[in-house]
Amino acid sequence: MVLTTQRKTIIEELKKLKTHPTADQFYELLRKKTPKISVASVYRNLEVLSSLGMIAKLETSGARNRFDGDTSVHYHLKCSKCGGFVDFVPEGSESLAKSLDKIKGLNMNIDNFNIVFTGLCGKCR
Amino acid sequence: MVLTTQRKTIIEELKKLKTHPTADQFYELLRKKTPKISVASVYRNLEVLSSLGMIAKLETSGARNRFDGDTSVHYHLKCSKCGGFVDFVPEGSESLAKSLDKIKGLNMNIDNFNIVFTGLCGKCR
DNA sequence: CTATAAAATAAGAATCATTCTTATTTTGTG
DNA sequence: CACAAAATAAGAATGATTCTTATTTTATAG
Repeated sequence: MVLTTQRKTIIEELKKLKTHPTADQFYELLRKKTPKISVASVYRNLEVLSSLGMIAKLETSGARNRFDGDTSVHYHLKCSKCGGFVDFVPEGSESLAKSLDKIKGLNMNIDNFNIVFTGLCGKCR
Repeated sequence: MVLTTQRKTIIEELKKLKTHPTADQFYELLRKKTPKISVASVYRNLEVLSSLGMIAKLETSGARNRFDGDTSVHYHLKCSKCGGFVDFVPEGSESLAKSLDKIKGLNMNIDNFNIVFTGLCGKCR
């Protein structure tokens, strides 16, 4: 994997965002800054970079993958009203984090986990 | 919502499965038994039935929704090798269940949660 | 600093899943 | 049975993602 200028840009721009864009949303954003970028490159590079753990892929949105520059463990809330997808730290999540650590410790074969809560986001509440 | 013969068949056939098919996989399976069924009806009815809680929709499975006749709370494992998607009870999950109950109790606005582990399934291990 | 091979990219065509449209059929109810 | 509402079949339309191919960029050896 070559860390090309384009790939650096992708990582950089994704890390600036607090949202979790789908590949095509991110493409629309990127092309404003680098108009020559092709949609295929965005899809390809988001896959490449996430498979190497350099960005996070959220396989949790129903129909479409979303990408996140924040690779630390955190949870997401999918709003049942507006469909938005936001970072989310639920009340009481300390024990959840512990449980997940424990499970990871006990199970040799678990690489990762993905949790999405569904409910009302701040705006819709 | 009218519980038509077709919808009864859909629920019945889905409950027979231990897999968690995507809508189109399930359509392929169904049409073997009821060849006249249309793909749009399968998509529509899986949505209708899951929105009423009669079947489960797994919105955590990667790019595509999967459907599950088992509506009880349980977790899933996505195999990082073969891509399979199976029911999964991780070691140490008692504390996870408690944490999730606690979070649900504390947070008025959470309707649901969806957890998918990634790792090796039994066959690939 | 070239030459070369490998990797990455742009452009847009192709594919594939999902949704939409419309005419027809089924269902529930008087 | 007659009617209205709901559901369905069929396939067209849409929209996201992947594929193909020619070109460009990158890394490396000489």
